[in-house]
Amino acid sequence: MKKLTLKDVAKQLGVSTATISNAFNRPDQLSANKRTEILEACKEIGYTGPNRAAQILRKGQSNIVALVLADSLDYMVTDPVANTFIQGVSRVLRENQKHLLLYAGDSDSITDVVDFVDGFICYGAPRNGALSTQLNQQSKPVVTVDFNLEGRPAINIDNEKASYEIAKAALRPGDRAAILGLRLIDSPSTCRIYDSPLLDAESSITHRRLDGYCRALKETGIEVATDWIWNLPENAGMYAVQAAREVLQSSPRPDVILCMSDIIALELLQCALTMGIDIPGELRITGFDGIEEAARTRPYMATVCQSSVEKGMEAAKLLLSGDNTSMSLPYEIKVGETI
Amino acid sequence: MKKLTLKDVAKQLGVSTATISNAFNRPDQLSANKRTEILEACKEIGYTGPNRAAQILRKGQSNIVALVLADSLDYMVTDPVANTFIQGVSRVLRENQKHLLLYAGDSDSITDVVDFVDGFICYGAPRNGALSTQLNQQSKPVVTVDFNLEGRPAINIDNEKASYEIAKAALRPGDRAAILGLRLIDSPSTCRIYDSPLLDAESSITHRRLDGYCRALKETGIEVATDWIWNLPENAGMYAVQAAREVLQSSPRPDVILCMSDIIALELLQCALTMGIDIPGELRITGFDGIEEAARTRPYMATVCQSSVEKGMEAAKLLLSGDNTSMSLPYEIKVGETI
DNA sequence: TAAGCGTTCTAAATCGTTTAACCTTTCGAT
DNA sequence: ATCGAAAGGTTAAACGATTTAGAACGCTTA
Repeated sequence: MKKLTLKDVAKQLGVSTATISNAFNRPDQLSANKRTEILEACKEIGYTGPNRAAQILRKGQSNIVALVLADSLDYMVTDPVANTFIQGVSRVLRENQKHLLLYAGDSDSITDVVDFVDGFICYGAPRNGALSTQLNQQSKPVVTVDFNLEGRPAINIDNEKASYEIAKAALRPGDRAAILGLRLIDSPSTCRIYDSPLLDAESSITHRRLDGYCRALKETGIEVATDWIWNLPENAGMYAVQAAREVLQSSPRPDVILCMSDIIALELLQCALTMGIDIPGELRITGFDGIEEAARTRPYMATVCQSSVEKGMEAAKLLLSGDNTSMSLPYEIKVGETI
Repeated sequence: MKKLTLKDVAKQLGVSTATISNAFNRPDQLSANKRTEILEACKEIGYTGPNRAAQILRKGQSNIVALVLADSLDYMVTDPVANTFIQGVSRVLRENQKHLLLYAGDSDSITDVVDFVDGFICYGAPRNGALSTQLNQQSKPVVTVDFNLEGRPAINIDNEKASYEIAKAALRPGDRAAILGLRLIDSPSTCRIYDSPLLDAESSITHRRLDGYCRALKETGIEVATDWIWNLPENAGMYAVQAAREVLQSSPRPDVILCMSDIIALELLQCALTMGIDIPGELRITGFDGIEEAARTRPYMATVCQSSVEKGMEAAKLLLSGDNTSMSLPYEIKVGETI
């Protein structure tokens, strides 16, 4: 009992295959009568419509959009920021009858999907840098988010400005300051950056955040040596714990710690509170992102709020529109109680 | 500048298309020499391998697996249980070079993907019940998780037994008991179930949990009227809040409240604590799932721990193996401090 | 010498559509 | 009476591969 094909149906109904195809795809190519007649006959005999696999080949369009996440899905799916982003993307895709294929940014190559997907949304710099090149060399549309790809439209907030502003709000002249950063250098575990070469410095948003911090520090007359900058390989609690301990146990302890994500900042806050450090009396902390948890702590986190859902929605809309213009989204500085 | 096709390559190298195809797909069909020779020539001229869209049509295989989530992705991606499940699935798929397509369980139908995906993993009963029927009528492999589909392999824990055990641990003779349930009846918002007809009673795991609770209640000599059973349409905090308020404000207040998920139980705990109710002195609470947050509260939650990652991994393995045998996973009763 | 056999490669059918190009018929306008 | 355009179809060539059946070749064996 094989599945019905368009050809079978055409034979049964005594019309050409083109007519059946048109009935499903191009209503203007045949009379309304004929069309409903055909559609009903199809329902009758159990033909649910053209085979999608064949459509993909023939049309060169699959309605599948690949969401390339920075890292392995293992990790990315759990991160609340990535998570809400996915939510936003999926909502818009859904509305447009598109499908969502999750793709890991540490994959070997995109050759196994590039032939059939309709486009890529690239969230964060892929861990495997070669993917960026591949993405840029192929001809399907690409929208980047939280990182940049030469010539492709990007969705971003102004990370440099936001970082500058939150840092400015936290810093006082004469402070000792430390930075807990993210993906600044290539390293498998948490460590200070010292003189390691910076990673991807032009396209990465965390380098923009670093730029913003540095501008604020300079303006306030504060020097930060690279051994006061920590680097986390991923935005996850386990990496943050180690950095938090190290920075809090160093002496003299900093007066301000600028964190490049709320996940990091929250872990640091937790750690500081258990050590009995008074926040913000003895230590000020800033985060980044504005995840829900950051608003629920006592004292609640000073951070930069950006809407991940919106980012996701805009990214998907941009991809589907075929437009090629980048977009800068708004953000909000939330002063909170930690500075 | 069109993309190279296998035919172009064959012409250029002066061999047949079959040989090129074999070089990529069936090494045993040609000599090793010829093969490496061809592969290198391909690399040289920039042919990266057979077009995937064409392969999908011809082979009837795409390496894409659809993960059908119970609800809209919007919500499912955020739920920590679903989340870690996805993680497990993606890990195994990745290892096997398969791709993950996220599919919403409240979609109209699966006809738009069934032609090209290799199989389905179905996580929880799809909100649109018609999907279950469609999934079962088509011929691609299906693995179900946390619900059952006649004749298809399922991955589950013994929900009835686990619920019985956690309830048994919480209940004392003479207790007044309430239940905060999930998807027991068809209702768009939180409400008591009264005499509403049960939904999907045979295939749903929450009904198994209800069975377990009821057995424990009966054994302990406790009666529970249906107006002491709340139903939440989805496992989300916002629905739980309302149920929590209602049940805590009812008088006389129950001595024990059995919750069908940790999300619900945590919201209830939060609510009870703000009302100044002593846990477990004045009120005992049980959860279900064993999410991380449930271990971090004071007092920490009595619950049934199951590994969602493992569930995901097993589901994916089962699907890929083509095996047809269901599987019962282990769980653990964690007594915690709330009973 | 002819048959047998393993190896390597080729030709052609197939997968299930879409769509540009073409063919009739009808009908009002010239 | 003739033309042109519109309406409503049909034909057949793609789309880019996979795969079966069999041809050609070189070699052994009876």
